[in-house]
Amino acid sequence: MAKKMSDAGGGRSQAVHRALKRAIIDQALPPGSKLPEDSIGERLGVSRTLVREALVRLSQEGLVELRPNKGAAVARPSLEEGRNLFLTRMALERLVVETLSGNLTREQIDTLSAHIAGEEAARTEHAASIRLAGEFHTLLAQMTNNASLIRYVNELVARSSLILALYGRPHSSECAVSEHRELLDKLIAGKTDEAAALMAHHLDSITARALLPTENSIQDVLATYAVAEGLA
Amino acid sequence: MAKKMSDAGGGRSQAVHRALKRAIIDQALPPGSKLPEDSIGERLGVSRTLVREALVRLSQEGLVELRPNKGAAVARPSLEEGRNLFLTRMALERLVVETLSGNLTREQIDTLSAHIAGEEAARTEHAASIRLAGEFHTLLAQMTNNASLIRYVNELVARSSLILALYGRPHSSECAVSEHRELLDKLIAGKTDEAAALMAHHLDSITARALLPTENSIQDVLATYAVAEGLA
DNA sequence: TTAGGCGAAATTGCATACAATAATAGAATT
DNA sequence: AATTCTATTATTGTATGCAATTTCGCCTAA
Repeated sequence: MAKKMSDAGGGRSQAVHRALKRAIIDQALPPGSKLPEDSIGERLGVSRTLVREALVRLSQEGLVELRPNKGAAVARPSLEEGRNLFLTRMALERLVVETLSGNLTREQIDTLSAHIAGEEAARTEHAASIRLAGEFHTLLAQMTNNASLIRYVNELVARSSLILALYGRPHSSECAVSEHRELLDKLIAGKTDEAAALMAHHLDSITARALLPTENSIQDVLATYAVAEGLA
Repeated sequence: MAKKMSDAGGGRSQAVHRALKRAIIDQALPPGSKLPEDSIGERLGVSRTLVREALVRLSQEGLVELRPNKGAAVARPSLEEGRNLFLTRMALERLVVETLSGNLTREQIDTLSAHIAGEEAARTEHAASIRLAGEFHTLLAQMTNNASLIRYVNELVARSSLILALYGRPHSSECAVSEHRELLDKLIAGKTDEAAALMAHHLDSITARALLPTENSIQDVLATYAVAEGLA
């Protein structure tokens, strides 16, 4: 009766897609990494065809850039793309919060609560900590039962990890957990506006910590040294 | 000097993608249409490989469904998917409005105004009228210069045409044009809240006209005839 | 030493071939 | 006549092959 033990879920192309996506989100493949079709295929035991398909999907999700004739690479969103992304995220997650506020089932509350506990537990492990923080948001989205909303929030959360990788500070995820707990409380209590405000603040604080204080253009970097050397 | 006259923009796969997308949005390929790789490739003069790539992209955009081993078909969103889709659209287009309100340049105003004029002119032509109405929204999104926002609004607008095709009434797009003009006025005047409210009303009226009063289950259809025949 | 160019190797773009799965039609049985 | 079974055909899943393009190392020339 057992059909195919290997490759959980859909076709094998999807498996490749998931593998790459995971690797990117975990920052095992940092932004900018080249993604040659045949080495990936060789490593994963599939042909270039399937890798290609996965890369197309990933590019549609904004996780990889597909430069014609020059191969695929993990995307390197600009600072402004990052800011815009969080703006869009805000708009969508506000809808999530509004949809969920006061409508959480006992079961959903338990799931979320357990997840937050997991976040607290993993506070020290940097990689897992980031992934779990993102998963909290996708979990919330999932509970809206709104397919397009789910898809977009998932995409944006995934891409956020790219932004964080590029422009985030080393240890920027500490206070996030407590904010998640607070948010859950507001949602349970059905205090929609407060929940939305909290979510806004939450995302804002992430962007503020991550995006603003970064000096990453050559100009800015040089500026620092220029000042140090008294060069105007 | 001339490189390649044919296929405007990116690779040929993109061309296939655009062709199919256009055909779907114009309802030349109505929801549910089978999309065999061979025949499409033959018709467009490319191999299955490229068609496949385009179909993957389209499936990511929610315009086609990719049933494993059973081929691709133009998506047939359910009524509930439709409602959720418009909810999501609302959240994003509110962001569009908030971003644009009071910040339109003279040039942008002219572009939008001209577009609305075009909509008025094409009022009689059903197909063009629907497409133009959608393009107004994507035009607005475009002006935000927010890449993710643009991408998602484009996707949702495209999918909306599927919803309209499935559940819309024959002539449901009449009042839309005047609402577009009103919206533009509010945006110019910088009356953000009023503009947002107008956008909300605008999308609401579309969904209300399109989604709610549809009799599409066999039960409902039969109910009509039952009443006509005095069959309770 | 640096810049430029040339050729080999690597990599992508695309088509095609073959295997696997599903759809279909026709025959045989009831 | 209806139905199930089977053989045939159509279509998808995946790998591979070839041409085109890029990348890289190496060599030459200033």
